[in-house]
Parts: sequence; C-alpha cells; structure tokens
Amino acid sequence: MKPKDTEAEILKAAEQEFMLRGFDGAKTASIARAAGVTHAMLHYYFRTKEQLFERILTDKMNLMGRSVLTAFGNPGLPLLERLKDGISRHFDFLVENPDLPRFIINEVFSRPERYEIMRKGVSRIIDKLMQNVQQELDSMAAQDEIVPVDVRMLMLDVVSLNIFPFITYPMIKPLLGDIAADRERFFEQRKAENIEVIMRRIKK
Amino acid sequence: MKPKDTEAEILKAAEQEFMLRGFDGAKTASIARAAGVTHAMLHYYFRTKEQLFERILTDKMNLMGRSVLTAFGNPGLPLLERLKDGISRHFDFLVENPDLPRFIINEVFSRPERYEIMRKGVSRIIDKLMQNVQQELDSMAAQDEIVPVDVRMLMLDVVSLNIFPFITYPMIKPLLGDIAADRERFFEQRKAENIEVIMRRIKK
DNA sequence: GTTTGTATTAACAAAATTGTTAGTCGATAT
DNA sequence: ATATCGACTAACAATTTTGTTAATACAAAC
Repeated sequence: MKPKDTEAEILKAAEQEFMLRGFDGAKTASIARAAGVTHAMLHYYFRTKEQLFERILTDKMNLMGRSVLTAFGNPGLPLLERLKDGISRHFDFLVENPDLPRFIINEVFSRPERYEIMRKGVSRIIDKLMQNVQQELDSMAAQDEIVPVDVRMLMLDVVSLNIFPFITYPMIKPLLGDIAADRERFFEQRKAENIEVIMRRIKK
Repeated sequence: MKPKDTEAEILKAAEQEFMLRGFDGAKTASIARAAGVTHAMLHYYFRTKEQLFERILTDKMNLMGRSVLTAFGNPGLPLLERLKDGISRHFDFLVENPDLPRFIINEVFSRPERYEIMRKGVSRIIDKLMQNVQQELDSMAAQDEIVPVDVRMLMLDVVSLNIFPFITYPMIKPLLGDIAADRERFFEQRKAENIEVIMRRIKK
C-alpha cells in the first residue's frame, strides 16, 4: 500500500542505470534489481522501457537547460562580475552533476528528434538572456571597456571550457598526471582557469 | 577467392555502425547487412562482436592520439606560430573526423580499462611534447613576452574549445540559429575564435 | 583427377531481453 | 463479511541478438 515508494525506487534506479549506460546499455532487469522489485513492476508503472526512459530524459534535459539560465540570470551585478559569477555557478552545477552533459549529448546524438523536448522548454528564455547580455557587451565595447564580441561565441567558449573536463575526466586523468590526480583540487583549478580564459577573451 | 575484400567490407561497415551507435547500440546483423554478407561471416573473420569492436576501437584511438601529436609536433616555428598552427591543424582534423571524439569518450567512459590501449601508445610521446612546449613557454615568460602558464592547462583549453562544438553540434545548431545554420561556415568561425581565445590567454 | 584448404551459407541453438497475464494478497469501503 | 481495487509476483511468451555447425562450392596444389 505504498505506491509512491516503489515507483520512486524504480525512478531512482532507472536514473542511475540510464545515466551510466545510456538507453541501449541499460537493461530493465538491472534497473529492477537495483530498485529491489521484479521487472514486471517496471512495466506495471511505466508500460515500456522507452516510456521510463523518456521520463528520465525529460527531467535531465530540463535540469540541464535551467542550469545555464540560473547560473547566468543573475541581475544587479556589473557585466564582468555577472559573467564570472555565471561561469563559477555553472561549473559548480557540473561538479554536482558530472555525468549529465555526456548523457544528454549521447542521447540527442543517437536520436536528434529528442532534442525538441528541450528546445521547446528553454530556447525562448535563453534567446532572451543572450539578447540582454549582447546588449551589455555592445555598450561596454562602445565605451572601449572590452573588445567587441558575439555573445553566442562567448557562451560557447564558456560551456566548452566548463563541460569538457567533466566528460573526459576518465581519459585526461592518466594523461595529466599529478595535476589531475586529486579530482576535487583539479576541478577547483579548472574553474579558475576557465574564468581567467574568458576574462582575457574580452578585456582590452 | 577474395578474402581481403569481404573482410575489408565488414570492417568498413563495422566502423560506421560502431561510430554511429556505439558498442551497445550496434547490432551484428546490421553490420553484416551493410557489408552485404551473412552475419556468420562476421564471426568467421572476427569470432565475436567484442573482438571486431576492439579492432575498430584500437584503430580509432591511435588515430585520435596521433592527431594531437601531428598537429602540434611541428618544429621550426616560433612558439606562438606553432601554437596557432597546431590549433588549426587539430581543428581541421576534427572537421574530417567529427564523430571520433564522441565515440571514444563514450566507450572509454563505459569501460575505462579500454583506455590502456591508447595510453600505452601515445602517453610517452605526448609527455615529451608537453615538456618541450612547457620549456618554451617558461623561457618566453621569463622574458616577459607572455604570461606564465601551465602547458597542461593550456592544452586542455585547446582541446576543450576545439572538440566541444563537434560533439554538441546537433544540440547547439538549433540554439545558435543563423550563426550555426551553415555548418562549414560556422566551423570556420569557430576555428578563428579558438585561436583568438588561446592567443589572448597567453599574451601580455 | 583427387585432395586440400579456404570462403561462404543456411539452418540451428542458446542466451538475453522485453513484454504479458493470470492470479494472489491485503487494505478499504460498503 | 464481502466486494472491490490497486499493488504485486511468478511464470510464461515473443522477439532479438549473438554465436555455432554441418554442408557446399570452388580454387589451387599435388
């Protein structure tokens, strides 16, 4: 008589399994085992593997989309501070969700139509945010305080620098040696580096 | 009769299928169909799906590893020119192999032990290359021509900026609108942007 | 011309994976 | 008390996927 409980258990297990192995690599039996129920329950609550997956993917896409907005949508600060703060907050979000980008990138790649889910949710708001920042960039550039720059290119710089170390950490760790051995310390350094790179990109 | 022929056909088909769908998503029947043979042939030549996959993965990892070396291992130029040239050549390599990084990142993530294949091949040579560049960076910094910088951080900046647009193109294309609509032109702009970012990172 | 060896196929086998169903159990409402 | 209803299980079914094998074809070697 505790339906919410098992349903939540399945969702939790499915999230882990799908994030770790992707849609094709995840097995319903494995999800059921991790949730501590028979795999029939999974069909009872979600009909098919596909539907269970869509549920997880939608959640994760919304999380990913909102992360950019909440990181950079911090009004009241002067532009450069707001940028620094945004990079830092976006990076911190990735520390808490290190596997999220790789998961989404893969699932969108293997079925691009899935991206519509996300685009509809955040595209408009991001457009608005970008337009605002572009205006501020332009006015600062007009006053010779920074160099002129396209906000879309700048934001792509930011997310490239922020996300890439997380999706490649298993590979770069052995390559970089001692600098990457201590994971937490390494990511602290990367955050500082990324802010430095972006500030230098736009400062006179 | 013509053994090389069918074996090569299978390898070609397997490469496409594995690169597109990954190990879990790829099906041996689909590979065989694309190669124009029965799926028994695939086992005849390679015993198992796993062994066929290892063959492809090893090739791709060597390709990926060497790409960094050949791009930046261009002696005779002054450091800044060599860096620009390296970024450009590495980027051009990605234009020719846009799906390669995503494929390798995924397969290494899902089974990190696979990374040993690559590490053994290129790790030493990359270490050497990095040490050389670090020395040049240090001597230029000592003469106040550039700011001091750790080569490992700088190279991670470079590959982050270069690779990320390729692995996320299906996602960023709808987000960036007109700027990304023309794929070729977009990547031209990105290459210029990446060189600009890195130069600004180290210049006084 | 027979033997030998390799390439190939069709059919089969085994395992894994997803999905279904009939029926049980227990709480709640009537 | 019993009828009802949602949660649940075990067993089964269907399909997909990987791997095997016996038989065939055919060229080259002897």
